[in-house]
Amino acid sequence: VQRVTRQRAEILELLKDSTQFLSAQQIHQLLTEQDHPIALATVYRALQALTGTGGLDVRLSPDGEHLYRRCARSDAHHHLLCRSCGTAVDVPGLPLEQWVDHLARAHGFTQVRTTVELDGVCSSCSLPDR
Amino acid sequence: VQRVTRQRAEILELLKDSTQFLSAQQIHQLLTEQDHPIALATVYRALQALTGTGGLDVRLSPDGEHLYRRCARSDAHHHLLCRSCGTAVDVPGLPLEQWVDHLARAHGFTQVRTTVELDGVCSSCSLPDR
DNA sequence: GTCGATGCAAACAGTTTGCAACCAC
DNA sequence: GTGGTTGCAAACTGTTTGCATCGAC
Repeated sequence: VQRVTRQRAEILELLKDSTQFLSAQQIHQLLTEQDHPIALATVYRALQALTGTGGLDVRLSPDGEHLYRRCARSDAHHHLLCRSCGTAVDVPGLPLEQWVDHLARAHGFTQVRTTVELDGVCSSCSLPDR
Repeated sequence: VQRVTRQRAEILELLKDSTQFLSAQQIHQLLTEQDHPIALATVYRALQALTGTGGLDVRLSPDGEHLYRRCARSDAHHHLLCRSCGTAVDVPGLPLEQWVDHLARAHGFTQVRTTVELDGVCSSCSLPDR
């Protein structure tokens, strides 16, 4: 039975307002700066707990850091994210699934899971900056 | 100008014979066991250098470890790998690319890169073991 | 009051780096 | 001989854990 503590509420609150994926360390730093003191270990433990039960998505940064984002959607979907500003857009993965099914069958694989990482430059970031 | 040293040759040799992705630490351990002494730091440095220039693929394990595999193919393709034995199968990604293009355009993204992770259970691993 | 959650510090795992010795070209 | 490469040890980063204290229910 999980408890709702000040710290967990603040983590969720912070993640709710973000379109980006954040690392445990970033979350810790942001909360601390906003006068919401929390121990780094608590952030790690909370993220772990919340990833299991409640709507948190995890992904890995290119150098192996775990990044978290609030994402309640439970159906198959993926993210398209901007290399420049980090904004993440949810995209449905339907045609993808057909392709995966086909592949899996062709190679005799079962219980196939799909993880797609799409990153590019979003329209606002690709504008000439002035 | 990169040099061909005993250590680098042995790393490539080891990777050539593997269908699986291996971590730096695994490579170090395997080489050491086979009486091919090498420093762990050298493995890391070599993998970094070889990923840049020559045919090495990198991917991240679920807990953020870097895994390497020899993979000369330079055209767009992805891997379908077995959760049980770790065997990786190369698969072409053509229909995928169309879907990605479509998405990118719809959301105003440019220069989109695609990373797909497909994992399941391969036919030999899904047989009842006896 | 109970049991999960927190804080702190110490411990870990994976990876990187400074530097002198080394060796491929 | 020159400059990239190695080995070793020390440093770093991200993450986990033990334990006493705290607080949500």
